[in-house]
Amino acid sequence: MSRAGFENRHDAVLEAIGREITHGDLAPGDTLTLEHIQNRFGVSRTVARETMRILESMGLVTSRRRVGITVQDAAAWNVFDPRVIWWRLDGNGRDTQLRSLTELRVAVEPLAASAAARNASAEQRTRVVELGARMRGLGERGLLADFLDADVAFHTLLLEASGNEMFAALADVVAAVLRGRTQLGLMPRQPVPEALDAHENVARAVAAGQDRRAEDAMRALLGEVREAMVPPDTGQLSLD
Amino acid sequence: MSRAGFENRHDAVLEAIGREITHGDLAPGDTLTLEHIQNRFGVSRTVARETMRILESMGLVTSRRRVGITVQDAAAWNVFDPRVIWWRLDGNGRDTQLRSLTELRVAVEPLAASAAARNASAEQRTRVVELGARMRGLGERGLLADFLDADVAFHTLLLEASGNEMFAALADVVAAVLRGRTQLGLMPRQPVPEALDAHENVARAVAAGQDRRAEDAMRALLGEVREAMVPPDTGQLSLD
DNA sequence: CCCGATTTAATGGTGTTACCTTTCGATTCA
DNA sequence: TGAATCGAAAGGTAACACCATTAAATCGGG
Repeated sequence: MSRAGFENRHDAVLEAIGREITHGDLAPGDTLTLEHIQNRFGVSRTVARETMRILESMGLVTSRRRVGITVQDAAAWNVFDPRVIWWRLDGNGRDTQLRSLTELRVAVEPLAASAAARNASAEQRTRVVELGARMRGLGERGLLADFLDADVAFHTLLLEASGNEMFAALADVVAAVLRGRTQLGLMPRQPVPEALDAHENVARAVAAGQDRRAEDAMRALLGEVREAMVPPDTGQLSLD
Repeated sequence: MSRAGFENRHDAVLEAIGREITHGDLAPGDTLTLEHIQNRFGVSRTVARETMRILESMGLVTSRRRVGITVQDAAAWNVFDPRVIWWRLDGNGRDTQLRSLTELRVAVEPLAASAAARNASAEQRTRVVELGARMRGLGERGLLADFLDADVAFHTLLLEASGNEMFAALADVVAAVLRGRTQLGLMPRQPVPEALDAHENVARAVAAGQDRRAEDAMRALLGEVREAMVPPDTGQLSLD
């Protein structure tokens, strides 16, 4: 019955302050006190303290005696912490976060595809081909919502099949980027044929265990993102 | 005066339990209770609770009423959390962690070099060339300790100069891999000339702002890690 | 009278204890 | 088999002593 995701008091406070810091509403050097937080959110000192400890462990604040809780500079943040990523993705940090994540995708996904070609299970190999075909079908029929789901599943599968748990840990984030990009209208209304081909190329290479080809195909799929990332003016960038 | 790093009670408990989980001494599904922790470490309930909150925020445990604190499966861990990485790097997880990180380096560093060629400041450009030259001097004279320091500085600089804060956040980890690898005797006693050339190639490309060349040079520098990662038998892999 | 050094006092996190509430697995009983 | 009950353990509140830190106040020497 509680508001989505805010199971306990901590989450509410954490969410609020985490957002404020990552969105820049609280600037580095600003200080809070536990009492401040208690009053503002109507929570006990215990809750305030435990929340601060979590924020501290994410690198968003430091806590010192007599001085209070100090907001840290962005350089100290655990920028790979999923919550930090989410917060930055829907606040002021969105722009740099999207750029960073896209660049990270360009770095990681080709290697993940390569690793998947070596390490994927039999089921994963058949599934990746299925998903490639499914994307073609949905894409050609213009069923964008379903197409997006398949796209997310495709990239998630490869990251997980890579056998590298650090790659796999990026799956949720990549999904968020794909979805967020569509929401923002950065995608063409109908997937371009090249994108469909590219996905099927990757799928075939992975299924066949050809790691080098899978890597190259994924790199082709991600396209010339270097140029695409600078000007978001043309509606034709299809860098999934 | 306190023992390195264990400033407060939390850190001691966190360190101990975090290690036990990431090292596999505590298996997924195992449960603890706060009382258990209080007794074992002689700390108050508050400290036990706050420590658990941090572990929970790292995905290492979940806490449920009536059931206690349950150790999570590795799939739920925040594998990018620096502390999780450190712990895995000096325990049972070392092997998979080193492989994962090396694969991550191969993915990220070429793109970081490319980005650095585009975004580095004037000072950073001159410094990267200096470091390349310094590595040659030290390498040829066989001053391994200093060479390693310069090597770490070189890779750190590029990651930071990339302008991508997620790349920059990996600097400490890359440094740990470089140092750890040397400690483990995985490096040749004298840097091979190819490695020295490779570093200077990267440095020159970055300094000249040639992103494509910097990317390729870094990829060459990292070498054919795919093969090198499988058998650690030959002492000749120089994949920095 | 001014400035640096030393003492003092206020502040706010650290750590502890005690207590009540809520949840939910397990036991019991129909 | 299923429903009512019990109780273990976390969730949450409150009040405390403690102590590191900082800033103000005081003091002393030039």
